[in-house]
Amino acid sequence: MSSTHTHSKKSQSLTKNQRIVLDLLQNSGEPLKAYFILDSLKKEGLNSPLQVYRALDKLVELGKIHKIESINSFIICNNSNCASNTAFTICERCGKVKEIKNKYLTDGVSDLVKDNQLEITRYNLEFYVLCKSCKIN
Amino acid sequence: MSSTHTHSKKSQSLTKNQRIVLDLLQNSGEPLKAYFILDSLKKEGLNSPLQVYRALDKLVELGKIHKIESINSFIICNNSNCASNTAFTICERCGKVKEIKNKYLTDGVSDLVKDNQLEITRYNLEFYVLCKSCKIN
DNA sequence: ATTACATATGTAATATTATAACACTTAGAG
DNA sequence: CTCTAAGTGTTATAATATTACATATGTAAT
Ligand SMILES: [Zn+2]
Ligand SMILES: [Zn+2]
Ligand SMILES: [Zn+2]
Ligand SMILES: [Zn+2]
Repeated sequence: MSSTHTHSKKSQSLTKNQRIVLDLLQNSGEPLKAYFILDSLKKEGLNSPLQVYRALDKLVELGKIHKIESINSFIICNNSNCASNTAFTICERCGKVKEIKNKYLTDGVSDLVKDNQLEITRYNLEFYVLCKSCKIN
Repeated sequence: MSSTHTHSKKSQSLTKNQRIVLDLLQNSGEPLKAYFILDSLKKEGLNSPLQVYRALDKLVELGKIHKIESINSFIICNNSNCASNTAFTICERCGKVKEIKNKYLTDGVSDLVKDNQLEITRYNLEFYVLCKSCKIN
């Protein structure tokens, strides 16, 4: 090994708390609430709400997760790069959330914004739907 | 006057609590928080959070006001009929909120939704901007 | 290695936002 | 009038989020 430890990639420089919160959201795939995260990670050493909220804030800032405001929950980012523009479907019946990947839709919205000269820095789109399993029942 | 008292128009059938909450939001024009509304209407006889939340819930249901989830606030509906589809700009610096009236934008989004066969029941669009006064300073 | 700085941590206390439970009242339909 | 749905008033409590402050850690320059 050379003397320069080049493996300290910036993208991997999450702290312990940030890492365990991110891992939980990653493994879950669903939106999780802050206090649920806290309960789930008690055994990993998280003791207070603030530890969770600080990790969540940072991860949102880094674009690795998103907050879904209408349900006070956080979800892993499903796209490679949202540039802090987000779009979700939310089932009105069961609350299930999915990040929208449809590039045509998001590009279309971006175009509309440009056409209207709205000087928007970012957007959050929440589409309410009836999900497949709720439609059946 | 005929014996049928037809002046009990459904659209005016708000209860006292619903009416005073709606009036406050109407007069303000800004997004207000539930507990601010409570404080403001103490003198009108509102004593508990529930009285406010119940009135707000009903007014949202009637489409007369909207909730802006990301700031836990409520604002009077600025349009004649949103059909529960909403779109707002939110200033990232000062938090100022405006309901978007731009029909081209909202219709455009509706078209995108149709084109993508997304079967959406309603949507909420939050566009983050830098408002005029914040841009100057 | 020492310093300086920015960032993160741990902890307790507290603030803010929202709902549950229950007894009672009112308005409108038939 | 009687019945019912909706609304009210009140107390207590749950759920979500932040303030404050002392301590620790990572990074880079000296
Ligand atoms: Zn994303
Ligand atoms: Zn569903
Ligand atoms: Zn509206
Ligand atoms: Zn502003």
